[in-house]
Amino acid sequence: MDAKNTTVVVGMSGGVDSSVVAYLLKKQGYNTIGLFMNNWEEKDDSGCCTSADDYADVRRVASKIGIPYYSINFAKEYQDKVFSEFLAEYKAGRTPNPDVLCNREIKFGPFLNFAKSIGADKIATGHYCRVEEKEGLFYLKKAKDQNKDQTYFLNQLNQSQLSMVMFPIGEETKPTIRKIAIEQDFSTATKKDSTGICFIGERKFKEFLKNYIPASTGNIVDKRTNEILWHHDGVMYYTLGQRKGLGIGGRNVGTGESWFVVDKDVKNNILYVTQGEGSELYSSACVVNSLNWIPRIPTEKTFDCFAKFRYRQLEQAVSVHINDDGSANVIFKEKQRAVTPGQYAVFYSTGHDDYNGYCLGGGVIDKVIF
RNA sequence: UGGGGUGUAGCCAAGCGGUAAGGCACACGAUUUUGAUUCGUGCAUGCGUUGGUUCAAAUCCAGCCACCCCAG
Repeated sequence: MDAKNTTVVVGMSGGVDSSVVAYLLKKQGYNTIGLFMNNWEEKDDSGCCTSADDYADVRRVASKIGIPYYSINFAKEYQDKVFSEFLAEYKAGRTPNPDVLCNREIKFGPFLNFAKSIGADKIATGHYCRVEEKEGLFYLKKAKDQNKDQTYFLNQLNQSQLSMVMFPIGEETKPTIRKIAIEQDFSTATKKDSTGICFIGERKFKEFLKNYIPASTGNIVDKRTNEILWHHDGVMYYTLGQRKGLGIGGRNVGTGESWFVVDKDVKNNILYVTQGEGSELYSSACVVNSLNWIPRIPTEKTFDCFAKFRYRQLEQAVSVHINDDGSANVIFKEKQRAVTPGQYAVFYSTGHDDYNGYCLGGGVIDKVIF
């Protein structure tokens, strides 16, 4: 690819990673354009509009590098394609992952289209992962920095989306990126990594959800004894495996260990818990739908691979069977803790000890089998 | 009313004369582009209350209060 004749639009968030991406591309000679997105127009918990600060950082960094930059607003698309689904899932008692959708529906949707419309040959983002082209197919490869690997969030990307993207920092490690940013004296160099839902940011989660999903008091019940232990303010505010926020204190029976959410009965508004790391927390298989396969549907209906059931979990050995309806049964070699409907099961060709593996795609966990 | 028992942080709970363990909950922080998990730190100048004994009392003694159980 001839860098000089290639226009790359970089999604700049105002963080270190995308700052360095823009810098590296420019340095390599690409015709580089920075594009900032503002997809959430509400103020944060402390009443600050963080996106304004982020855009200020984008301006500073882009100016320093010497590239043009723009800002665009996809708040409506975010609302329609990501946030509404997010709420619908929570209302159904599941635990969605909005950031996976955000990638598929926004960054690799309207953002990509807009980039094309202003002449982009490629887009680039600050994700820690790699894309590899072999025989006309695009593979999503794990990041070299295993600790930061973000392929989990990109499991829903299709071939046409992957064909358009560059991940310039996938071959680097986070410390290296920080070092480059410091050397270049970017205002983002020592900025804390952003967390929380992409574009929405860190929130007191339950309070945030309460703005959209009304509270509904119900009982917290011991799954083993059926005893009512305490009360909750809405089953949808809790997720499986959760410990914090239950408010169940000491009791004169039991082991004195913490209590964890193990089941939710949305219809009857009951939150089931057990004390300690009990077997109720560990499942042996799950059914996954909304599957996307990278680079294409596996030729074998049944195969062994590795999987993560949530971000930052180490890859686990599993056996996958693709059903005729397109869903898949995933059988765990070892029991897994708190596998939760609504989250994504993401497949990998290698375990956690080999970062030269590929993300094979993934789908939404629909049912969990104990 | 008589007899017995118990009163230690929001909840459990050690301590049994020597200057308040621990767990759960909670708060904050670290980690984290979901939600969680995990990790770290904090959390009773005071042990129902009032007196007494003692160099020293949550611990011993007495009165009072509250709650529980058994009798009536």
